[in-house]
Amino acid sequence: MRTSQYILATLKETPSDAEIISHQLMLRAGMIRKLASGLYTWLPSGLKVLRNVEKVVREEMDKAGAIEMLMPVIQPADLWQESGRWDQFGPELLRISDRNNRPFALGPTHEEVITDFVRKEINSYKQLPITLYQVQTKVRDEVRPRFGVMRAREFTMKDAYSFHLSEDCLSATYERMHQAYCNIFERLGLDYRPVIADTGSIGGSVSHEFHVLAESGEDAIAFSDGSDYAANIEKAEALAPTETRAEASKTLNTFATPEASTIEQLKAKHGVKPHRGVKTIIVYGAADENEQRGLVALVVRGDHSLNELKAQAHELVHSPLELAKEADIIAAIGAKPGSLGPVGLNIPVIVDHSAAIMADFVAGANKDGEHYSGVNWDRDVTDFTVADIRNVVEGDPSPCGKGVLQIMRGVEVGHIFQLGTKYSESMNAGVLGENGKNQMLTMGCYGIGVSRIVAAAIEQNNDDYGIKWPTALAPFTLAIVPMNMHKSHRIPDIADKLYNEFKAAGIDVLFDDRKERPGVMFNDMELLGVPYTLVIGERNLDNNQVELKNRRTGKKLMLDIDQAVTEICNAINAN
RNA sequence: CGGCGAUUAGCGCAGUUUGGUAGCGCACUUGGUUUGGGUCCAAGGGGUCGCAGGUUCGAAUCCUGCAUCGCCGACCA
Repeated sequence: MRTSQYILATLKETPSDAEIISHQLMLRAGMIRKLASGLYTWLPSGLKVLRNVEKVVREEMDKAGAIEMLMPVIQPADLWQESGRWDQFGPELLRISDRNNRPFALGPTHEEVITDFVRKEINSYKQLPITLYQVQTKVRDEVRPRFGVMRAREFTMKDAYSFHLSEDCLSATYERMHQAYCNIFERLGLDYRPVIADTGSIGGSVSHEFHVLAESGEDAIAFSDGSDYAANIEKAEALAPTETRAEASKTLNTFATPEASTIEQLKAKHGVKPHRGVKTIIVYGAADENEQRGLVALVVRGDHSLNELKAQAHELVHSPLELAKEADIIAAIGAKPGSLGPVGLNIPVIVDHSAAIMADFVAGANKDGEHYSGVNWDRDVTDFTVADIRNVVEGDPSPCGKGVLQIMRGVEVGHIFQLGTKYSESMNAGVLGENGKNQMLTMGCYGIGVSRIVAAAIEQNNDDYGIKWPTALAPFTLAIVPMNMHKSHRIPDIADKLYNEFKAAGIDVLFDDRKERPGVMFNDMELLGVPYTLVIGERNLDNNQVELKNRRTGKKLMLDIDQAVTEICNAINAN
């Protein structure tokens, strides 16, 4: 490609609404432009990167035995009603009507459509197992789109679905897909981790997420420094402490805390160390037989944080977790949030393991502007249950028994699930088994955020000059940058000749034939992240040489013109 | 959904306090100049100042409403 016949669209200045580095660089490098919040146009070089991701994904999916197909974005509402998700999914499901006022959804995922397809087309156990996939546009009306294509309302996803007659068969395919995902992220040159994950709204039992490690990641992941254990923090178990509770040595006393309603303020104004106090969070309890929801108190150590998933999994707690409204708290307890504690409550109290071994601690007195010191379990609070309801913190022992936990941030780029029969049962998808009887299908599903990978890769590969693409992702492999070509008679011929030879050799080459000064061209090629740049200038031409620059290493190499194409092709293919 | 902020040329911004015919830099066009890391000079093109209403002789500027975009929060009491 010649830049004079291309849309490079690079920007010197960073558009003001781009917050994270990948978003800024994608705009500056001319990869994307925003159409509206969460909606992006992919420019030619952005699209090339997107296609590179798709190519690797397709190759590994095919290798894993999956078969590609394509389903519609627009999906009839009745399928979603059948699975129950028309009501469950909430406003993230973008709903539309056709001219006859029939309701449709713009697909955020395709479990319903694929299950409907399979129940119609797959009739016999002899056709199983089968794994089908597509690379397709998904629509999710995100509450808050942000970070460019990282969390967009319309995005490209690879989604695969597998169908089986047994859990064992599903597990085998699940493992195969797990391996295929590792291959994909490996080939894309990303620093990633598979982690144990929650199944969320998709449903099912076993699940793993694949995270690209990056500071800007929206998820926290915990992993052991002594084993392979890794989990999304929302799923990481906090082991019950081995130490026992100390004896009570202080009496229960109140002290005035008019200006302190948070752990931080207690520390700043009263010198209470966070790990010597507890925080008490009031949520709604599970509904009783009359659909009435009472209140439940959750107690964690002051320096710990509540884990929503763990809390709502508790039988006494309403799921999904919902904080009690202030008015309800005042009505039941007589104090506002900020002065709450477990002493003397007439609602169920669930205490985290770590809080349950504390002695002589500080807690709210359930009276505005007052706290207790010297609180002790059993003596001051008699009725409570103990459970794991907190998020793990760095240094906690790993649940696997080996090593301690480290915590890092990650961008979720893949998620695989063992769904079981959730969709096949609600949508009645079965096949005729060996025994001649109908048998329910067991399902797995496997997603990769294709467009998100592009942004995640930039988060991991950039410097002050711009993007440093891993070879598999680069929009062009090689840039030809001639020095002052328009003033020379030798350079145009040589540049042209090399350009054609690289093209013939199958190298994706970008020939910068603009009438620009060298600095402009260097800057653009570096911003765009082209892995190799071939510099052709009068200076080296006198020695019959050209210069090759490596974007990632910064190294420069002088090559004889006659051998340049061969040597560069070798270098590129060796990578 | 709550709080905060923004909206002026393709991009980045000033002008709004104190109302008086709309500016700067980059980009773009033309000519010249320069040429191995975002040259310099000159001349140009491009804006219903987010939208609607109001106040006023006169509104980018003041008032009201709306829209869009962004940030923070929406569990840590």
